[in-house]
Amino acid sequence: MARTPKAVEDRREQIMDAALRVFAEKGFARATNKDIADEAGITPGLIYHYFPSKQALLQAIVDARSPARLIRSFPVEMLAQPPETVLRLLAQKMLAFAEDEAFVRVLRVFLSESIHNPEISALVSVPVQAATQLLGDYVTAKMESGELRRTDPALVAQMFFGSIMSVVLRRQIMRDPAGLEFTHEQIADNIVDTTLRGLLPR
Amino acid sequence: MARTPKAVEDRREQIMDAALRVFAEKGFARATNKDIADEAGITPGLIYHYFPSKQALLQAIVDARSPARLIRSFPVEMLAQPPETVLRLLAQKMLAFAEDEAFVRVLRVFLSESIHNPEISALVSVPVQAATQLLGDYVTAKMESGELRRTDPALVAQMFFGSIMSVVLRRQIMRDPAGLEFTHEQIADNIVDTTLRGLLPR
Amino acid sequence: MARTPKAVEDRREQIMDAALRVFAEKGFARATNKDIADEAGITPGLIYHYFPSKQALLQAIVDARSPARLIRSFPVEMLAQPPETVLRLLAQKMLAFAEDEAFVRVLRVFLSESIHNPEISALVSVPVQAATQLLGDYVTAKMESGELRRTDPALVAQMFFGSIMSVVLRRQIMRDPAGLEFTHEQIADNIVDTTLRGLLPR
Amino acid sequence: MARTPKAVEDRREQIMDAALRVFAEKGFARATNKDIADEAGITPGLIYHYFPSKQALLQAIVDARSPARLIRSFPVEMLAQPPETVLRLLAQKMLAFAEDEAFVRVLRVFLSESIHNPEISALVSVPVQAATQLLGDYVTAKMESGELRRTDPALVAQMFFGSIMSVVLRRQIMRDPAGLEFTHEQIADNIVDTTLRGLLPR
DNA sequence: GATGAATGAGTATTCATTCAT
DNA sequence: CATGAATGAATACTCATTCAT
Repeated sequence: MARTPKAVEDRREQIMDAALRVFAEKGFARATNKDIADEAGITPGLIYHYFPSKQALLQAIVDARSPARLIRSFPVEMLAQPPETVLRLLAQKMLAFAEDEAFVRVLRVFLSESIHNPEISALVSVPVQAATQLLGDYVTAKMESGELRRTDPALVAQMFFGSIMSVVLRRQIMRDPAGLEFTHEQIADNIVDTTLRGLLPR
Repeated sequence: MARTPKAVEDRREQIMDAALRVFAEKGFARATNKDIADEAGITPGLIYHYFPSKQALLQAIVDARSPARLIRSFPVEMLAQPPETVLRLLAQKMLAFAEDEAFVRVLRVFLSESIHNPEISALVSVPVQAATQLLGDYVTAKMESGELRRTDPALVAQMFFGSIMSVVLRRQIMRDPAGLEFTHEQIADNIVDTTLRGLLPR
Repeated sequence: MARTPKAVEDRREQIMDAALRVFAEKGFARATNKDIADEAGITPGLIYHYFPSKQALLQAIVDARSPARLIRSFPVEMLAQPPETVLRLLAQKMLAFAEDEAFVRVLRVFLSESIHNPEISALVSVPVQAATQLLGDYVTAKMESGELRRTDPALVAQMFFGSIMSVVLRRQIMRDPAGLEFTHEQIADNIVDTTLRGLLPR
Repeated sequence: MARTPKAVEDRREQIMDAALRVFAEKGFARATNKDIADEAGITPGLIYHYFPSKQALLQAIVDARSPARLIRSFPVEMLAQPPETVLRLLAQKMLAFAEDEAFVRVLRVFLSESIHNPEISALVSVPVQAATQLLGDYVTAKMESGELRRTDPALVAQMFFGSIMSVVLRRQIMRDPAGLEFTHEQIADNIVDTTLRGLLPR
């Protein structure tokens, strides 16, 4: 009865992957089940063996591909390092992630659907808030130890992540050629540099 | 809302306004001509007296409501002022604009459609690039006069605008409650403060 | 805005008539919207201008063609007549109605859908109960005046109508050829005769 | 319910039983093979090892569960008894049968499908005609012996069975609560009583 | 025998677009 | 100008049936 759960899971993944690609390219509403089936190399009817509806397929993708994994993969032990190290690593990691095609697809679908679906935007908020909280806590600790000057840590964290995300947005979503002039290195350097100058005492 | 208009241009505007509202709420693909007609207080058939197709209606909105006007409305004479004044004014103006419902609607439609339509994303890029260019030039001038330390002015401008736009995105598009904790004043202060510390010599 | 409510009503009626014919022939579940549209001489899409769904179309038919009208058309003043006159008239009226194609169609749809849809069977019960009640009251009055012997009037009424309905069922629904041997006259005579012998004193 | 059957015949019966239950509840067209398989505790594919199609499964049920058995089970020797005994026994046997859930299921499927399928209605006619014939012959004999007055025996038989069937219909198919007020005893008494008064001389 | 994944032929429903009025 | 009935081309979804395992 549960003889090949592996195969079933594979097929589910295959459909979700195909759907994610199609959704990212055409948008959820414009993507037809035929598009998805073609992309997955199956027939449209089969989608309904694995998902009760097109909407449920989107939801499954959203749940499975939630950026929540991103924050979970963050090495907490790194927080023992000095600000410069932490910020530079964060900036580089995030930018590297943004260059990953798979992530860009997820971002496009999430962003596009978030605009018209609060349920999905709520799902995105969670990891964003978690990341902001984490950096905010780190900054607070460093302020208390005197390594950084006192300002609002939440605002600092929001600006730091916002700067990075705006770069990703401009490059990957808006496809703004002007945003592509610089390397990850240069961008990370500038963001970290500016943030640090804003935070270091004196 | 359904007052009898006096001129053709009025009726066109009325339809575009209604369509913008509907597109912002439901997305272009999900919005039906009936939705638009209801919102405009007319019947679906009438849309076709003013626009050849639904797609053309979107295009007309995109052309007419392009944020390009934004940058044109910028008071160039202000560039004679010192960096602190210029940056603070820019930050406050932009944030104020972002809080405007009308702008948020335009942003939603542009962002949502940009993701799947390069033509539209290209249209957004123009004012973004112009703004970045303008600020970049200003910063360059101030670097040459020695008022600001030498770094890459384009990166500085991108980070400055990116920080502001990421706030708008988080508050108005993602509806992240954590993004709403702060006032425009506080946010502008933080962004300007950090940017200036990153730019001022010593 | 309400310029041609007559035309709209006509088209609605036309669709309901066509649907009733198709439902009676193939059954609701087996009838396709294309069948209905073809029968009505329109395209399937147009059905949805007048009814929100196929189910709603059935409901509209059921509501509009409810046999409730039958009982309402009963001439109450007739109840002043003696039992023989009343029963014979009732039997003949009902049998005549049953021979009407339009009624048979309604009966088929109601019966067929009643089996699997309590909402519809409830709708049928109302006029059946009303008719039974009416005849029961009449019989009760006659029993009290001594014209008829005392028995349970409700049972008598149920048996009288049941006899008639079973004939209709056998002839029109089950298409039993043996049921067609007799004329309405003969059937009515037999039912009235038997009922009266069961009711008259001595 | 899903015990491992010992023989092919058992499995066939099991599927037919399950299908009958599902057909009676949802109707043939609305019932899916999955519904039937679930009810039978098997998988949809297995149905096709025992029946070539869904339609054939219905046909098999109709053939196997035909009410023809009913009339065959009638004790012919009973016809030696006087009219009152015979009619009362017939009425009580039939009403008892009608109260049986299994029979109601068969009735629902037959009735529902008869409406749109002459083949099935023909199958129902056979036992109905046989029963009518049997009773008609009995009444004829009694008329000739002078125990009953002369009328049309076929009409009498039809009315007698029709009265009983209309009760079953009202109670079990139309679910009319007003039909449930009386006991089998009362109903049988009334039908037999009225029929006898219609038949006895004087 | 038995499973259930897979197919393909529908079928209800939606909706941009047209056009007679 | 304005209406809204009407069309037709999609499109999501269903389900009887098949078949490799």
